Amino acid sequence: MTNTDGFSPPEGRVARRQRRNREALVSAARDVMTDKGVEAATMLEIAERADVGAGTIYNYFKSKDELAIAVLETLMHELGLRIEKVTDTFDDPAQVYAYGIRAVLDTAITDVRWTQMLNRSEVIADAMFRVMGHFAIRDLRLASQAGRFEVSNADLVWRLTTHALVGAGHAITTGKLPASASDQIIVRLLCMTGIGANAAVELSARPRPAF
Amino acid sequence: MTNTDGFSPPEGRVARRQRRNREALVSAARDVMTDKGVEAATMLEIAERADVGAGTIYNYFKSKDELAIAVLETLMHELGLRIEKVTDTFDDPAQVYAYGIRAVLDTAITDVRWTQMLNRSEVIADAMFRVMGHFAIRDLRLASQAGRFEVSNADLVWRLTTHALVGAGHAITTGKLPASASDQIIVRLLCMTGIGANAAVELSARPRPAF
DNA sequence: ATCATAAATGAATGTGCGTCAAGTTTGACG
DNA sequence: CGTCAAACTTGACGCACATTCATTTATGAT
Repeated sequence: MTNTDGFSPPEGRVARRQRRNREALVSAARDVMTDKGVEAATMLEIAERADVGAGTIYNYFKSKDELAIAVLETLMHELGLRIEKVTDTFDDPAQVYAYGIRAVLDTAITDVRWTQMLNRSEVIADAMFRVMGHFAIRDLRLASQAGRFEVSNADLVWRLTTHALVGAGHAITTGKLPASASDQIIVRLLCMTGIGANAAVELSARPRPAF
Repeated sequence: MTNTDGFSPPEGRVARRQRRNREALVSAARDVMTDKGVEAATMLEIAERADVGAGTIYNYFKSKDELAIAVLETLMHELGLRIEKVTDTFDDPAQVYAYGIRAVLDTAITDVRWTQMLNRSEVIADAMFRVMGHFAIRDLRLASQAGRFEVSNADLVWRLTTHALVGAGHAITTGKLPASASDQIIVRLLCMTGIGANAAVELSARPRPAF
């Protein structure tokens, strides 16, 4: 990709700088936002950390909100990839899904980079729906085809699950739910797949590799 | 409650004016917020409509957020009472719960007073948890005791349900889900009670009195 | 070297929440 | 009644911050 000859560059300096700037901005925004929360992060501080002028951000993102969404998407994407790597070898597709939502919940309440972002639930849930849905909806479908789940509308189930998941994460980090409720939360979210309470308990209780 | 004799008032004028002010403020805030949304409602406009000075609001509410929560609580409370009135005569406690969550979803996507408030999901879900939980958690327990649901931790199930419900309402009003998904949403939320997909479908499909 | 265009800049703008010093009302007590 | 302290009200003001925009700078085709 790099282009060091000074000749007829197929990717010009503008494009290169633009990519650098966009990435630097998302990275800087992630640092500041995960550190102090989305609200408390100011555009000026983000700009300074990315080493650009305050106005430059608006060449890349229409608003602070849009920048925050870009940050969320990187977090989601990374988490999705990590989960996929671990669940790659699982045999039971239902277990893949179960492992996934547990990993999301655990990360949301444990990882410093997530806990600060849990306000503005609807935005986060939407990012989670889009980015991690790539994996989750596929898993829901596979498990249904295998007769493990009873899901006719995987989109819908995943949509509801993201909202409940983000809400639960927020409730735990704000002390409205004890962290020890995680197990039961996973069970109830699995219930949304239509497998009934007993099967959900069994599924969530299976031993699982470390994350 | 009124006290027209000039004698030893057990509720002095201060208390009376204070109550009037608090109520007028919540009422004014509800008007403005349901009209333009929480964000777009300014404290100044609310103060003007309530016929008090701008600073007076802060004698009654620590912040705009706290005022918005008070507004939400009145909406929730009213809806809870309306639902209870309709479901009073139902025999099956599971049906009471099913009717309730359906009424909430319908109201959230239909009633002008609600649609504007659906941002800030975590705040709304929390208000719903507290205010309407009074009814919902009781119904979940009753239905479980009657062997209709399999819920050991009614608080938790209701907490998850509020988040999913608010998220679903928001998704519908923003066009991310079609309004026709309501039926399936209710089915999946009922699944969280552990009754399995088939029973949930049956429960949600029962004929129900108008709301 | 020249020029048109795209991008970067950061000072200035607007907005609106929350504060506060000054003024007003209340009701207990002489 | 008159006095007074406490409680309440008020609205102009401070301030923080997202966003804008006139100006400057970088780019690359000619």
